[in-house]
Amino acid sequence: MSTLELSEQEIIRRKSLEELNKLGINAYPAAEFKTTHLSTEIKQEFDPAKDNLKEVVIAGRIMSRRIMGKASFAELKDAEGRIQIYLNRDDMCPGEDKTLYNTVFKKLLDIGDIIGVKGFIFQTQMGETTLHVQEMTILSKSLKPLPIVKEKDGKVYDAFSDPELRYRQRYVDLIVNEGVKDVFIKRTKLMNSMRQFFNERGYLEVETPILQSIPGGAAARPFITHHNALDIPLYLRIANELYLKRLIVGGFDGVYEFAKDFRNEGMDRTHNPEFTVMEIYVAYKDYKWMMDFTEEMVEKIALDLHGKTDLQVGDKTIDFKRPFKRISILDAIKEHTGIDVSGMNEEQLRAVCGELEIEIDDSMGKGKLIDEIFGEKCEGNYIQPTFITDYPVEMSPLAKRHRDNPELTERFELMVNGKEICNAYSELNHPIDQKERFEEQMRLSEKGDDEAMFIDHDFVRALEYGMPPTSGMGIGIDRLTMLMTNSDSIQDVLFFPQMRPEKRIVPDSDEKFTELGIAPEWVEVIRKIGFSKVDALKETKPSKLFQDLCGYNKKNKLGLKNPSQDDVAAWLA
RNA sequence: GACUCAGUAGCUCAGCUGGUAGAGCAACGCCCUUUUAAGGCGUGGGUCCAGGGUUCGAAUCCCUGCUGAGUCACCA
Repeated sequence: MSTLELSEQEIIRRKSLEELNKLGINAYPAAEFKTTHLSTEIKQEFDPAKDNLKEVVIAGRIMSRRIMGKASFAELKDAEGRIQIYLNRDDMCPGEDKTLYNTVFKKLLDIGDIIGVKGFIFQTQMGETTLHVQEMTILSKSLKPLPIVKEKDGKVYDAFSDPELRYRQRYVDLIVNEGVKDVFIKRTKLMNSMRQFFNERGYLEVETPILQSIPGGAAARPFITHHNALDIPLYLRIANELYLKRLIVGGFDGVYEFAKDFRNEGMDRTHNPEFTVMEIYVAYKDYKWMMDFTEEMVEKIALDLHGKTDLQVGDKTIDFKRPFKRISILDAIKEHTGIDVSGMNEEQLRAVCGELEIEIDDSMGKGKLIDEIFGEKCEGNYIQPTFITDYPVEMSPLAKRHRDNPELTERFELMVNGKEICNAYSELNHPIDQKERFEEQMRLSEKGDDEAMFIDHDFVRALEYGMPPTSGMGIGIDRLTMLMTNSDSIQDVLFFPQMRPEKRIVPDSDEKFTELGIAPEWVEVIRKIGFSKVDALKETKPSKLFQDLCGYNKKNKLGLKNPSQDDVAAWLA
């Protein structure tokens, strides 16, 4: 590794690592390091009046250092939080040899290094619970400097805030930015809360195929891949709905799955190409039952995560206390536009869209038009949790027709903060109706609606054997997590949101450069001025390269003997 | 896919109508035994995202590209 490519601080840290080696200290020891406490446990258990906690071992990452001659303070961060440690030269090094403190701690350790310490707990004059170090072990040396984030009275200074760096190097984000970890802990708690809710009721967590030969259950552009042995195309699933319903046909009364789904569509604040959905199907229930069930579940999640139901989300307070408001989509449209669209035909709906200045196109049928009106004029108004019910049949090919109106379906979506987070039906179990609805989707697809669905004949066959009346519900885990953690971007609730890959140029070896006749001392300079590849170098003009090399030599006072212009021309020949 | 904004030291950011790059933190050296955004004195550190153009001269102006963010389009 060429040192010219490393920053000054990285070079210094590599030298410190060598120095540790010379002192016989392995900066990456193999042995288990047994700790007795976590930082939070110490803060809870320590009682200055009792003067307890005399033998404590903790491990963590050095986050700050305040060196004051023969004594120092540092902050260690472990999995649970931060705790201050106090290092005193003569306590750490009782004998003549003060190397461990003077050299190892003060000179060779850095912010970011992981150490283990043993000592006793005390309280400083400032009232800070602190571990007084008697023994110190290096557990891992950090070779790259961490961003330094400081904080006083809740105000954060020099936050590590570049979103690109935060998402690409999430590990750094997690180390230095307080609160990031908590979002992800809440995400897991949310899923555990749901699991518990389902398991208590006897529903079975299952796994269904991610690689599917027909990407069914939703309408979206899939990612496509290829299976070599079978020599067939396969798709990453866009939904798991049809597989879960096959299991209901097979005789399970309640099945659920936390599913990673994949859609090959645009990315924005609420869309990532891979995302997580929880879907649950329960036999002998209808969508009204499912509304009660969903309500109870969402309320429980809020309580499990926050101990209360009213949460601050952005500048709004959202209350997840049941019951949630329920309104049919047609009533919602009436409420927000004053227009009653029930019973209207396609032509009349088009006229309404014109009146409301909603953009539409020829491929849209009745259902889609109603959906557009709702999306444009109503959706954003539902801040508090609201069930929107009874969607038109055209936009719900997997939902059962409404018991009172065959134009509508028994379907609901849960709207919170103006966004859909959940979608549920009384599932269509009439095999002939289902087949016809799929065929209708095909016609829409031929009409140009690229959201229409593929037909899954095996699924229809399963329905032909008979599926009990069933209600199903799907809920977007990422979006629910956003609500429950007050995050305004999906990227903040995914550890590793999708990014364009970094370009990594592998530099050519020294030999490839010296083979051209270039003197070894100039190779690093050539790299530094931007040529890591011999091929790129050969493209450049000798005169420009000559000037750049001499200029760099002079500017950086390298003191190298400049090559002649002829030398440079010979290298590139 | 369209538009807008951004990219300067390890991090956060200044840098005016073009004139050889600045601060704080971090780093390095020295001082300091209960500090906490520790403090004091001193020092080093930059292909100013990349490539072209205009100019005597470009971090700065123009064009192209790369990366990211935002808005829209798309999105059961």
